[in-house]
Amino acid sequence: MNLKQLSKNLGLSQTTVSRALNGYPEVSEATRNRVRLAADQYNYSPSTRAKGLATGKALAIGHVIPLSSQHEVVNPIFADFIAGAGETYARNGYEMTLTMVEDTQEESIYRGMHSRRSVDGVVVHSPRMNDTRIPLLNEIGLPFVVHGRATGATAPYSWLDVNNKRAFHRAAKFLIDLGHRRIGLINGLEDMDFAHRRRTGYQDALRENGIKIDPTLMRSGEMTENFGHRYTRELLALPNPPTAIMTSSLISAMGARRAIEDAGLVMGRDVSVITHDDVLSYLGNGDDVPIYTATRSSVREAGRQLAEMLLTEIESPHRGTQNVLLEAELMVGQSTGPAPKI
Amino acid sequence: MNLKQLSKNLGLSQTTVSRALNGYPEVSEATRNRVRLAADQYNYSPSTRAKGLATGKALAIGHVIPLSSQHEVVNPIFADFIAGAGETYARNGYEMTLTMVEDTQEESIYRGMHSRRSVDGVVVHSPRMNDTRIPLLNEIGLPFVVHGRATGATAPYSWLDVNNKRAFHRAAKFLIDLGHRRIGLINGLEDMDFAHRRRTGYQDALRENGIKIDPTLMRSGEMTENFGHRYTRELLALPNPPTAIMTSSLISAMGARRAIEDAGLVMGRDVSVITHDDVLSYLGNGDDVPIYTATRSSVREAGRQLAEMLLTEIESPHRGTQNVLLEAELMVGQSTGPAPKI
DNA sequence: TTAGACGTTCAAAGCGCTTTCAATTTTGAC
DNA sequence: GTCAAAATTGAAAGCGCTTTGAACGTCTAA
Repeated sequence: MNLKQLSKNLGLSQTTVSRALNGYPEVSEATRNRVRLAADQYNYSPSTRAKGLATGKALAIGHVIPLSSQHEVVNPIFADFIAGAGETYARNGYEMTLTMVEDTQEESIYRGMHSRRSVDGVVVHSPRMNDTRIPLLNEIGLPFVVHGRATGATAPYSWLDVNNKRAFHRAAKFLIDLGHRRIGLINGLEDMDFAHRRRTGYQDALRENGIKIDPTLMRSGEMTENFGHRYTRELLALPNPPTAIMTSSLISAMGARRAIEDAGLVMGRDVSVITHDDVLSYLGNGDDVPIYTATRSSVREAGRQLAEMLLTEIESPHRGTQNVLLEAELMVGQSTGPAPKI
Repeated sequence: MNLKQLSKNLGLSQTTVSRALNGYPEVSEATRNRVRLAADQYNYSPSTRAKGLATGKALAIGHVIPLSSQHEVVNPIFADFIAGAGETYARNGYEMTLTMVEDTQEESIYRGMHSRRSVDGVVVHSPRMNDTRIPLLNEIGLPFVVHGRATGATAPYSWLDVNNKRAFHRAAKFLIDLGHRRIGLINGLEDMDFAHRRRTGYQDALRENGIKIDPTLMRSGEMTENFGHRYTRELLALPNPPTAIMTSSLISAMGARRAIEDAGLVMGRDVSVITHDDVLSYLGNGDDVPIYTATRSSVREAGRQLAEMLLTEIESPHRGTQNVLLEAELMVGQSTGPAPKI
């Protein structure tokens, strides 16, 4: 069923039917109802493609997910983020198109999206330090919002980020207050912007408390269980091992815990652990009392909000950039305790 | 830049330019090269919408991800599956559109996709017992393939599945051979088809070996860490607790391990664990020696293959249905050992 | 020389919608 | 009952592409 047939069935012009369905005021309520009824009955809904052609909008948002070419790891937070964003799109009649792409060829993907006008805007995931995508998108004039920030970007742009620096500052301070002096950091990849900020927060807290920063206690890699395990094992094998470890995700924290137990130690007693918790739906941090002490911020909620920001960006382009900085909660769980006496 | 402008610049008709770019034979090589060069230079690529309108194809595949309305859990395997499928689509010039939807309103989503012709086909995720989506899609004539199978479906349809029944049969047999007699099962939700098949495999193995099936040893729920933990704790608290536990995902297995250790027991010595491992990129099962003994099958590879099946389905609709049954490997890790003597 | 064949190009219609501008009907004030 | 204004409807153009059917040269064979 298409507009033409529907309007013929109703004995109306395509114009009127189109207007009736799109809520234009110059249609009498009587005919509007008649049209709506018929549309329902014949299960008519307009072709997105034709509508897009006619209006010049795609009614679609692009998400380009970078697959780090070396590791082929899909960022585990992405599913929940997308779920959040998807809710917003559904509510507003937008579709979401997803592209998984090796980080080496992102540029051509964005250019393509723009020149074939297949999306009205994009969400930039996993921004890196001095991310090239931001100037690129500004240049080609494709509306975008960034999940995170990119240190080094000069022009203004819209972003939503967690206050990673403060979160890790607070977490480190929390450990220091418990008497810990040797604190390890198992971070995301160093060129990721969030990892940089977290490290800064961590280092600031140490410095402010007169603790010398020891590069041997810092590791960075993909946020997988295996990396968490491997790095923790390495840290615990040091001549002067840390009494506490901070990790960048619940998943690597699980790896850390495994390594701690492999070493015959007890998490929360011998080695404290604080992690960042993205509140992934399939990876709760304990039922009642949190297992891990964690800096906590829902990535799903971030998805919802960021999608909303993008839609307003698209619908009123001259509003200027929007910036949202979410504060992470610091939830105390069972993985932290006072530094063991020597 | 659009076709009209490009062809004007070249002093050619839209027809010729279109044909040149789409590889039609009736264009001389000289002009084809000239056109290609210009298209490159002006960074021209055709509007998907217009192309879709003109050809009647959407060049897009829909993935509808059900969010169980009770739990709001995003299936953790979905990110890796999508990554696999995405590779196939990218290679073939298709886009992927994603819809997250409460499982109660899936039907209207599929109908909508079809009537507005926004996709050429869909992938059905997480099929349930007697899944209603299969007859629905057959009825409306939207090409589809299923990731998994749906017991109870009468008409033929294309699917790709892991041999869940045999995998769990083998795993259970493996435990029985190690002397285990009380084996717990922590399964996915019971109305999921894969969970049903796994339970059947498990029960068959027990029965064939003269072990009575004990419903108190069987649990099912979302495949989260918390459920794995809770159910394992319940099982271990039974008057006559199991000496081995089978779980449906690495994530719930991690929960199981936590519960085992909370109880002061050692996994692999006091309680054996076998899990299914979907080979998620962010959740490796150990580096060298697997942590968990596991039935193993890459969901990313499944995504790649299933997408390919769908594309052939779309491009040659009258080929009949395709069915692929993948066998899971049984990888022996450190989480299993002989049943403890009483 | 001419007709047919071939290789190459083009004009125009059409895909399903929106939207401008014009036409028609209804309403309300006189 | 009349007429302008308001309300309602419609014809047609246009969005950017593909594709049909026709046209134009150029060759080849008779």
